[in-house]
Amino acid sequence: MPRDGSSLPPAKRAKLAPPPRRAMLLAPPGTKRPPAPESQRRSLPIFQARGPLLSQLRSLDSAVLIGETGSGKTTQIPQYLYEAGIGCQGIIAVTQPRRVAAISLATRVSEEKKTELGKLVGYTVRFEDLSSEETRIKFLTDGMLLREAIGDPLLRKYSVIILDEAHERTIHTDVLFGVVKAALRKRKDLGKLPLRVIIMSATMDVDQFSQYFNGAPVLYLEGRQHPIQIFYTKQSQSDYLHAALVSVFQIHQEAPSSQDILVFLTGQEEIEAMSKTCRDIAKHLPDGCPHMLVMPLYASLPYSQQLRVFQAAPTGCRKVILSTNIAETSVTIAGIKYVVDTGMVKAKKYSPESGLEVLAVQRISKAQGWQRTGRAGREDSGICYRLYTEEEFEKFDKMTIPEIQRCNLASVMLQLLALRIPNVLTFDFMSKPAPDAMEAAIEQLDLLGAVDRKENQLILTPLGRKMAAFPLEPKFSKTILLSPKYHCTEEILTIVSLLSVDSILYNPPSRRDEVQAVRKKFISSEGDHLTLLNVYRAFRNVSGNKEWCKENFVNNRNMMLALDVRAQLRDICLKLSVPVESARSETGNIRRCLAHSLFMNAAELQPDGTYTTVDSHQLVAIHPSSVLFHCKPACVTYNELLHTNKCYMRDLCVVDADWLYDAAPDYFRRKLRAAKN
DNA sequence: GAGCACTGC
Repeated sequence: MPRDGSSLPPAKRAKLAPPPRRAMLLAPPGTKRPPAPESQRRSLPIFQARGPLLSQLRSLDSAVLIGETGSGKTTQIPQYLYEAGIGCQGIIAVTQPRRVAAISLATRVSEEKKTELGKLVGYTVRFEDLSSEETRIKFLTDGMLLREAIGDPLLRKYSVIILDEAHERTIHTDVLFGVVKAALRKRKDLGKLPLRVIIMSATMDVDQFSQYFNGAPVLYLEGRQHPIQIFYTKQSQSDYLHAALVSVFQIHQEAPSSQDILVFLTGQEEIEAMSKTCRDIAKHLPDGCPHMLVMPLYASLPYSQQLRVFQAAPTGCRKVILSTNIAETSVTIAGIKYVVDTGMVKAKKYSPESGLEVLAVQRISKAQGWQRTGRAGREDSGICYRLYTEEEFEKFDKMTIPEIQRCNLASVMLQLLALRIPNVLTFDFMSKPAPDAMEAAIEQLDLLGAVDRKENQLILTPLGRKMAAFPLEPKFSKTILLSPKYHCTEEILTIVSLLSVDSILYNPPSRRDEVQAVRKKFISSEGDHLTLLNVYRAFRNVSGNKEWCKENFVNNRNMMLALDVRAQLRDICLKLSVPVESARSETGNIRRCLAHSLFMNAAELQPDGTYTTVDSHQLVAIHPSSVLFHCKPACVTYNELLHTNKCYMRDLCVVDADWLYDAAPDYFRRKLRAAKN
């Protein structure tokens, strides 16, 4: 990917910028939300609609509510319902795709109600439950409500369920659509406390929601909106990075320095390279040009550096924020006047032929384009440069493909089975996943011993039911549940926790030699799983702190998260009466146990020194980040395959071929037969 | 001898 750009003087580059073409868009207003007393609540645009809205909602059991961010719908509707006594026999639930949103909304609404957070108004997210018997308005993550549904598919404690940010189509929200729809019908049939469902969305593409909920009426809310000018390029851009650079410096030379720029790029590496180029160019700008403060923004950036984007730049200095799609939804930055949209995003793609997931740079959808554009007009009118032509934009997909159609469904299928859905393959999804993908997931659950077929019906085995209790991929729940047999539950809990957060190993490329020297003491010849275990044990032995993490190139943030996860998994073990023992130095037992969950991810060394997978005889290689990179064990298991230049195995464990066979004799007998034919 | 976007239970 070409990313030069420092060689030409910016003045010349600016002339390359495409002549703009105009279009108009109405955008949502700002995010500044000071604690609002009653008068401020009344000044929200939604207040005008309160009466008609309530009289409609009173008579409906489901409704779709469309309103831009900033219309106040998420904070006000639950209060209106509560104040009007709608749904007063139960709890009003409001789901959010993100934890921070659930927490901050609950905080805000409890302030508006002048009550202590966790009383009348509360929230429930993973690791944190600030709700009580008194709670009547509860904000939760969509994943959390789904988890509650496993315990009670009718969601009986809720009288109203509001699924907010429905347009984002997270996998959890998509499953909830079906769960909530079924609960609504069943509660009606059984004559129980009626359930009301409200779908809230920002897009205008509402037919799908309305149709799915049996023609639920659609209510529209106005927002406070600022106009945004949109400029498309005149010609198609083959090099979006170059085009972005040109646009940034053109804006920089023309616009007042108080107006900040937000650029959407695809990933960490690209953003870091572009940051450097921008800083280099900015050093050599002519006199009289404002200063430029270039700030990268992506999720793996340490929080302290992420926070910098919220600080105002000094007078005479412009902020240029180079961001991934984290700034589309998760992070909202005040004061952005210009958005530069490359039209590209890095996202997971599922290729049905190979059945594999690939992370690739690709075109955004129209909906994503509008979302990015909207980031320019949150407080005042704004300007958006789209680095593609209007004709190209017209060819973008209308919506981003819902997550549920793009990923492995093993966890989803296990959850649906735990919800006692009669036939999971015909579950009433709003957007059905490919039948192949669903069957592959069932096949995986079958291999793990989680499902059984009874009179042509799929049901969970007792093992499968226990597996569903863990917030994990099924293969990892299985290892935990099997670990008592090998007396290594403590160790398996640690390994699974470390694997279910982003890497705890910090590898700054510029300090590679130092990293290698320090890491030596943790390395296990048995593979990456046991190496991770060694790091964790060392951390615990010295009652690890931030300092220790820094010295040992361990990511403190991720380590802390892993500790939370571990505590949660341990709790679940205790509730399920799983005995928690330590294998101490018996690492062979740990690897045997891991083999029971990773047997379908096994590879064998070939006579020519390459590896092929046992499952599909695909050529694979050991990823250079593995501690086994320079080794050639005869047989390994791996956590995942990573498709880049080659097909790499990541997170490897040395195993005996016999152990694999013991873990799934039927599976390997089938493989053997297939090989013979 | 390579390189992981973003969430969430």
